[in-house]
Amino acid sequence: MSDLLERLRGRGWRMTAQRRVVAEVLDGEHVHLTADEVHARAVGKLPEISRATVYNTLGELVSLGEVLEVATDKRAKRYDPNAHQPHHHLVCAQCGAIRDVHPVGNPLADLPDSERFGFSVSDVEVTYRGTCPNCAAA
Amino acid sequence: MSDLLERLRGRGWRMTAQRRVVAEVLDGEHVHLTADEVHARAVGKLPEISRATVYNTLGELVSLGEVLEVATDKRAKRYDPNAHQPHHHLVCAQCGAIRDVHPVGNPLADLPDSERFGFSVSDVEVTYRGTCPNCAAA
DNA sequence: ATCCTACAATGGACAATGTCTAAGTCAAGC
DNA sequence: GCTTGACTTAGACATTGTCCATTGTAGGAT
Repeated sequence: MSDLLERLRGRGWRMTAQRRVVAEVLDGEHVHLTADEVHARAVGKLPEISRATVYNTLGELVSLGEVLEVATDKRAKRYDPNAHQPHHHLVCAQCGAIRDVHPVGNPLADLPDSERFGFSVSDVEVTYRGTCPNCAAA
Repeated sequence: MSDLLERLRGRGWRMTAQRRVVAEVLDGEHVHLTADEVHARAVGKLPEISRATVYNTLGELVSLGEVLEVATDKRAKRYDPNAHQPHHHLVCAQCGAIRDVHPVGNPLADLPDSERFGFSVSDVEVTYRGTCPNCAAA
């Protein structure tokens, strides 16, 4: 995590309390938070931090490739701090819980040229959906 | 089209002008429209249709499995009328254009039991990202 | 053909999420 | 310790989606 702060400083980031707090929140829990959840936790550490700043900072982290945006199906985007190890997601259709998963094989290779329509394909995101043990029990 | 309307009637749907219009809009263009885009086109055919009705109808079509919700990464969900042939999506990161694609292989089989965490996995959605020919040219 | 009634549509308020701006603040280099 | 431009703030605004009370109507019953 100081890793993260180091990398950011190296990229010319001005280090402010707000940015540090956002980075800490993301790094602290390896869950997938929405922007407003990040904001709520950030307020816990730095009460006067504003929502706009959290949104801005998250956007910057995403452009820098330090954090991934995940669009599962909920309304809000979620932010995934685990950006440096490729992985995919398993989502509970009922409660929305998200787990990181690592399927075997390379889905990118499964898309033949004839199905690429002239796109240069750079990335693939796989979302498995199902029911988690908790919801299945209920 | 009439296929769709037939199926819906068979399922006990009450056939109203509004529902017919929404079905027509979805069936008419095999693109992936947002709810508000569907509404806009529906208004063209039936000016007094309300936004709530379009949202309701889309929700019903989704529960019936006639239409798929697609969460690519834009803010709004998109609706995919091509629900009866399994397929995935190729999205242009710049302009947001979406194409249906058919990768080879079965990604569901690529998720080993050890990576399922007790979930019963029922579905998988694959989103390829890249740059479309138009945006690459620009 | 007309009536009934449950189901559907309406519109407008509300909620959730995200974006923008103008003005104030501060980190970091000098 | 200054200065400066990047950063933050608060809140207005925009977009997307949901809810509810009221009104309308499709389709079966008569």
